[in-house]
Amino acid sequence: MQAANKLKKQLTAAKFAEEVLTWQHQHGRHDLPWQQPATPYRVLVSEIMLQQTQVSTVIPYFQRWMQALPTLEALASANEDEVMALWQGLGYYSRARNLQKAAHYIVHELNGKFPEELESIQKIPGVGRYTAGAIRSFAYDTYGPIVDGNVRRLFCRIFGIEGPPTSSAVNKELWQYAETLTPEKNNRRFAQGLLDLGATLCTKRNPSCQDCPFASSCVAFQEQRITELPNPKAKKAIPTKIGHFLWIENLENNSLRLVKRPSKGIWASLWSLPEVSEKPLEAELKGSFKHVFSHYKLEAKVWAMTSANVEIMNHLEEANPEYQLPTDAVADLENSKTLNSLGLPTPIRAFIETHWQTKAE
DNA sequence: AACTCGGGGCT
DNA sequence: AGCCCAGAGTT
Repeated sequence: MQAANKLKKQLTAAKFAEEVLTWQHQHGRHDLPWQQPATPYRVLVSEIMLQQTQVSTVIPYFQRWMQALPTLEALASANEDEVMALWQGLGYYSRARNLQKAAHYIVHELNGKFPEELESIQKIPGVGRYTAGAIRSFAYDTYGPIVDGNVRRLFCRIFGIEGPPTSSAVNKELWQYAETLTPEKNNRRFAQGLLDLGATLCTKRNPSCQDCPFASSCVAFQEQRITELPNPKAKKAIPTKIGHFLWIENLENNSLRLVKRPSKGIWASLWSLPEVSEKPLEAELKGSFKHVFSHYKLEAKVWAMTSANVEIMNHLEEANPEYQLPTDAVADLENSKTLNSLGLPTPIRAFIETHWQTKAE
């Protein structure tokens, strides 16, 4: 293939793997929490958490998760609110829901037997091509090609791959390189080496090319095009949306109304202040906040509802029938334990904590 | 191929 | 303020 031909001019696949393995042994990361022990469950949880999330952010979440849900069976039988609470603050909450789906799938449909083949691993909910390869490599130490942001940057520079870095053409070429270069042995260390090279040496800015084992053959380094490879992404403007949330206090028992959001869409399956499509008629502004998502900015207004709560909630249910409004959808904020047992979006939680403190004084 | 999913860290 | 991060699922 094209990848193999380009490769031959520079270095063979065997030589490439040998360099990665040697470098990883001497300079790679060996103390990440999910490396010891690298069981399939621990690798699965860590890889899902690490999707689009930095290592330093994941570590405390991973530790807390393993403390609470140490096995696949524990996750499968856990309460969804507990799962979402453990995930709260990590973002991309469908990952948490998929992770529990994955546990259900393996425990109940695969008889608790974690799959071992690349194709069967990729059938796990939330597991794509990258994560399947990572599980093969890290959990079983078997052949499992990986292409993530680190590998993309590393390969685009070493082999001088041009084009939009996430386009299908570049993506296809990157996976061809990965399949060609991945060895049949020492896959755990090889995969870790690729990630470590990208994360600690071949960084986005100011890469340490003087310490790189591939400096002599790296297209980007030899041609001094480090800042041009991979090609920068085309940036797109993101829209701003207005959101309306309700602040409904029950003064009799000092509680605040929360609702569980739908299982699809933004903040799926998390608890939140009730959201409505338009500003309520009789309400005064309790406060506002802004929040930035990947694909839009949210300008949120929180409206205080002071009376006729029953009517308001009936109206809310009619307007948003997809919202669950069970009788337990009330958090008594005199007891912060109740709040901490539920998963709430970060800005919603921050707003509640701020305004509840103010009131208590 | 484009869009939808968060939130934090870093410059 | 902008960009990136051990991506996957949906349309």
